[in-house]
Formats: sequence, structure tokens, C-alpha cells
Amino acid sequence: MAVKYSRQREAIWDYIKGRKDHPTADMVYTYVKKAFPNISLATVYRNLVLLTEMGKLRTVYVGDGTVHFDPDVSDHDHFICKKCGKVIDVPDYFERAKADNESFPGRVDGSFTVFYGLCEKCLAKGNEKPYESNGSDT
Amino acid sequence: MAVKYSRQREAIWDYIKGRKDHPTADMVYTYVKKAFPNISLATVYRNLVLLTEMGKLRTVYVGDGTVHFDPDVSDHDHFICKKCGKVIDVPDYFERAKADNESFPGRVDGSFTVFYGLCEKCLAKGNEKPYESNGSDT
DNA sequence: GTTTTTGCAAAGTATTTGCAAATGG
DNA sequence: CCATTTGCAAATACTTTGCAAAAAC
Repeated sequence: MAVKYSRQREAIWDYIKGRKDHPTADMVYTYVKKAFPNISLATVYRNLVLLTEMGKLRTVYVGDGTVHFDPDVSDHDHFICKKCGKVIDVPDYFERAKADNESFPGRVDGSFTVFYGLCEKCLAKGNEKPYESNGSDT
Repeated sequence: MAVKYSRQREAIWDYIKGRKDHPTADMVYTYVKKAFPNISLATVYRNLVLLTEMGKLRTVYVGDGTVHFDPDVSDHDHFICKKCGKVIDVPDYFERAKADNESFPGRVDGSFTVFYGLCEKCLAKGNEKPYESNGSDT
């Protein structure tokens, strides 16, 4: 289970590492395909999952039906434009009260926060079940 | 485009209206099928979308790959258990700083916040694009 | 050489859509 | 009746998986 180098993974990482636009797997695929014309979308997914497990990426869920990836693994929040779908960084949650229409250049209609962890029962017992994935690990 | 009554929609609403467990379309389907054995999952989806548009439901995105529906349309946050997938209400975002391991019965590993609205460009121009859906309308 | 990674195709979820028939007003 | 809603099947979107071949070490 040792991780071996791969040119595809390197290209994926090189593409995403400096980005601030939270690409989806498909965006990564579209770009990396230029250098690796027959790279498979499956390879992109596998590497994004691996990079996430390695702690180099963080998954971002904004409710638009696809997972976005963020090379900035520090704690910060996001803004999604309901019209163009763009995902933008918001400094951090202490800015929350301020991320209203005075400090934000666009228009903020609302927000939602999701906490994650273990519920009371699962914390107590070693309760089972399939759910495991959750991009934002602290 | 007037909305007409339907027994299926009534059953769906009756099922979901008092719930605090944020059911998914499939959970609604499974339950309502008892009374309407040949109801279609498409009908459930169509009605959940309609009820959401009518402002009777709110969509909840917790990053588990499916949309959850909440009859409590007031502003409040959610907690998802990484183990069992249960979605629980968290009073509201002003509790954020307190929703740590002292006030919460389970274990909070982290959280993420998503703001939504219009970005600077889309606010200015009448910029187009497909993205439209977003459950949490304030 | 053995292990990991890839590409491809197929499968797996979640959700949406087209359409003729059934239902509602 | 005319408009809306339904059930069904097919389609779509996103993501994962099985497997033999290629690449890494």
C-alpha cells in the first residue's frame, strides 16, 4: 500500500496546488488531458481521493451537486454564486457576521453551516454503518 | 401553472412535515410507498422540489452525496454524524462558537460554512449560466 | 519481479425528463 | 373538458470499481 510516484498524479497536483478556484474532478480532467491526452477521468478521481487522504487537498461541498477540491487545507469558508457557480474563499468563519452585504463585493443571500463528527450514540457504542466520506477533516 | 391538489403530495407532506430527521427523497419514497404502492420515485422528487419552491421545505446539503429535506425552514444549522450519517439540528449559527465538545452530546470534529448569493460580476452584469438550484433561500 | 497505477469499460448512485394515461377543478 | 400530476422508462450527471496492461521501484 505504499504510494508510488506517477506522472499523472504530479500533473494533477501541479495543476491544482496553486488554485483558488476550487476545481471539480471534471475541471482537473479537462486541463490535465492537454498533457495526457488519454488520461482517464477515473485516474483523476483516484488521485484526487488519494491527495485528499494524504492531506494535501480538502473537499468542498457547496450544494451544487459536485465535489470541489481545495489545495488550501486551512480552516476557511466558501461562497458560491448562485448564478455562475463560482466558488470563492471567505477568510474564515469569524468573518461570518461580517460577510454580509457591506464587506462582500457581491450579494450574500444567506449561508448554512454543517458541523460534523460523531453523534452521541456512535460516540458511545462502536455503532456501524456505511457512511465514512467527509471531505473536511480537521 | 396553478398548483393542483394531489393525494401523493399530501401523503409526502404529511410524512415530512413534523420530521426532525431530515429525510432524503429515497426515505420519503420508502415510507409513502406503503400507502401508495405504485408511487414513483420521480413523483416524490417532483413534489419535494415543488414543496421546496413553495417554501414549505428547505434543502440541506451536508456533503454525503444526497439532498436532505427539512420542514423547518427557519434559519438553523446542522450536524452530520460521520459514522451513521444521521443529520441533527443545531439551534442556529450564533451557537457556532459553542457547538464544540462541551455543549454537544457527541463529538464535533469540525464544521464548514457556505455562503451563497451573487458574485461581484453576476451582480453587475446579467451574466448567464446553468447554475440555479440552491436549497437554502433566505 | 513485485507492487502500484493506469485506461477503459461497466456499474453504481442520485436525480431529472419525456410522454401517454389518470386525476383534479 | 382543460390543466396538472402521475407512473414508467429512459436519460443524465457524478463517481466508483473490476481488470488486464503499463509504469514505478
